[in-house]
Amino acid sequence: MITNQETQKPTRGAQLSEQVARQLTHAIHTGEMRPGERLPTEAALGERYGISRSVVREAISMLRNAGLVTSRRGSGSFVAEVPTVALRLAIPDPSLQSIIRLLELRRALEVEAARLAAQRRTPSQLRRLRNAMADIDEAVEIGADGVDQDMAFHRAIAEASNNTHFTAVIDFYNRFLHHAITVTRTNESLRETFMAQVIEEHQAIVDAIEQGDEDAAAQAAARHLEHAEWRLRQAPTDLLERLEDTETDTPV
Amino acid sequence: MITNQETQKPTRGAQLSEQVARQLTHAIHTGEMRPGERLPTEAALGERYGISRSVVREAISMLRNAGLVTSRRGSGSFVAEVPTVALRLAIPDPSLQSIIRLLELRRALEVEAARLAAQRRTPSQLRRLRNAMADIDEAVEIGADGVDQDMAFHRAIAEASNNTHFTAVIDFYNRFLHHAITVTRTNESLRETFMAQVIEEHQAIVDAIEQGDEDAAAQAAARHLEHAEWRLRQAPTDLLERLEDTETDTPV
DNA sequence: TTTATAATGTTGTCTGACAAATCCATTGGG
DNA sequence: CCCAATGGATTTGTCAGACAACATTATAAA
Repeated sequence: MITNQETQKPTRGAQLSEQVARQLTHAIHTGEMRPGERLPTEAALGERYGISRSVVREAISMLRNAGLVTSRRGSGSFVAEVPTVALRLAIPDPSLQSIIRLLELRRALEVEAARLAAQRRTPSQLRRLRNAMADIDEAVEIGADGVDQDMAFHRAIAEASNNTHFTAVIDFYNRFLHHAITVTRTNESLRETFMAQVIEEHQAIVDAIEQGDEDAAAQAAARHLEHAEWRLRQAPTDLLERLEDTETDTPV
Repeated sequence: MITNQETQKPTRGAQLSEQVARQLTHAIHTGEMRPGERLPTEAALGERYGISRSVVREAISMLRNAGLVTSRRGSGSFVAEVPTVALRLAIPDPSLQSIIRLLELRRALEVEAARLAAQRRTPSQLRRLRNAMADIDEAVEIGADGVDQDMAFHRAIAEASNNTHFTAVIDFYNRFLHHAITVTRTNESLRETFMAQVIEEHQAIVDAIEQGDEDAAAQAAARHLEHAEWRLRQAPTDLLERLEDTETDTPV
C-alpha cells in the first residue's frame, strides 16, 4: 500500500495512464520485475489492462522519464539496471524562515554524518578533509567568500561517513543554502569575526573525526550548525531580501 | 543469455520527442514562458515543429513528469506555478548492509525530528501521536504485524516537527524500510519480546515530546533506532534473504 | 443584468497503419 | 560442426484521423 500522494493534487485525477504507471512502478519497486528484465510488449500490456497502446506508451513514458525503464526500438522496454526513484518537491522559497528549516535538516544530517565519519573515515578521506579546510583558508586569504570551498568541506564530511544516502540528500539541499551562506559571508562588518569562528568550528570537527571520537565529532558538528543559524540571523534583513533575486539559474 | 552491455546504448539524442521537450524546457527556464502561462495547444506545437501530435504529447509528458507543467483536460497545459526539483537516486538493494545504511539516515532524521517535535508539536499533533500508538497496539492484538501502523507513527513524529523537509525525506526512504521492518516482525520466536520493546520505546518518545523535553525526546528516538538496528540483526539470515523475492501479492 | 444553453476548443483515449530497428531461425558454405 | 548471411517476424517510434470528456466562450433567453 503506497500512500504518499498527499502533496498536492491540482490536476491529479483518474488519469488512466497514471494508474497503469503506478502499477508498473510498484511491480518494479517490489522487485516483482527485476533490473534488466524485459517488460511485456506495449500490445501485451494494453491487452492485459484493457487499454489502448497510446495509454500504455504514455505510462511507459512516465517510467522512462522517472529512470525506471529504458526502451530500445525494435527490442522492447527493460527495467533499468539501476532503478531510481525521485524525491520531488517544491523549490524552497528564499525566506529566512524557509532557510532555517533547511538548516535544521542539515543539522540532523551533518551531526550524524560527522559521528559516522569519526567511526569509519579512511586515511584518504581524512586527508581530503584537511585539504578542504586548507582550501577555505586559501580562498579567504585572497579575498574570496569561500562559499564553494565551505560546501566542499561539508561534502567531504558526508563522504567520510561512507553512507551515500547522506551525501545524496546533503548535496541536494545544499543547492538551496548556497545563497544563504553567501549572504552571511558578504556581510562586511561581521565577516572577519565570523570567518574566524567558522574555521575554529571546522577544526574542532576535523580533530574529533581524526581522533575517532564520535561523540565529540557529533557535538562539534551540532555546535557549528547552531552557530551557523545564529550567524545567519545576524545578517541584516536587507541582505536577506536580496536572496529573492539572486537566483537566475534554474537547476534541472 | 548474456546481457549485452555494449549495445545497451540508451539511444538517447536521436529521440524526436526529447528534442522537442528540450526546447520547451529551455523556453520555460529562460522565462520565455512564465509560471501559470498556457502552452500552445498540442496541435499548434505539432504544426510548429512539424511533428505529429503523438510526439508532442510525449514531449509534454516529459515536462509534466519533471514537474514543469501541468495539464488539464479540456483546458490546456500550463507552466507549473511552483517549479519542482527532483532528487533522483538508485533504489537501495535489499541487503542487510544496505538496510542498515538506511537506518543510519533514518536515525539522523528522526532523532532531530523528535527534538523539534518536543519543541513545537501542536496539541492536535500530540493527539495524533497517541492515536498512532494506539493503532499499533490494536493491530498487534488482532495478530497483524503492525508495520503500516508503525510507519504511520514515525510519520506522525516527523509531522510534529513542523518541518516539511523531514517528512519528505523520511517518507521517501521509509518505503525501502517497509520490507525490512516486516521481517523483524514476522520472526515468530522473537516477536513478542520485540513488540514489547518497541511499544515501550515509542512510549518514551511520546512522553518526552509531550513534556516538551527535547533532549529526552532525542535520546529516546536515538535509543529506539539503535535498538531497531539490533533487532534487525537478530533476524535469521534466511529471513533476510527472503527480502530478495519479497511478495507475490496481486499479479496486477 | 443575469442565467441557461449551445458552440467551440483542448486534452485524453481509441484505432489503424507504416517506418525503423532488433531479434531469430533457417540456410548455405567453409 | 561452425559460422556468416539472409530473410521474416517482433517491437518500439511516428504518423494520421476520429471520438469522448471536460472546459471555455459565445449566444440566447428571462
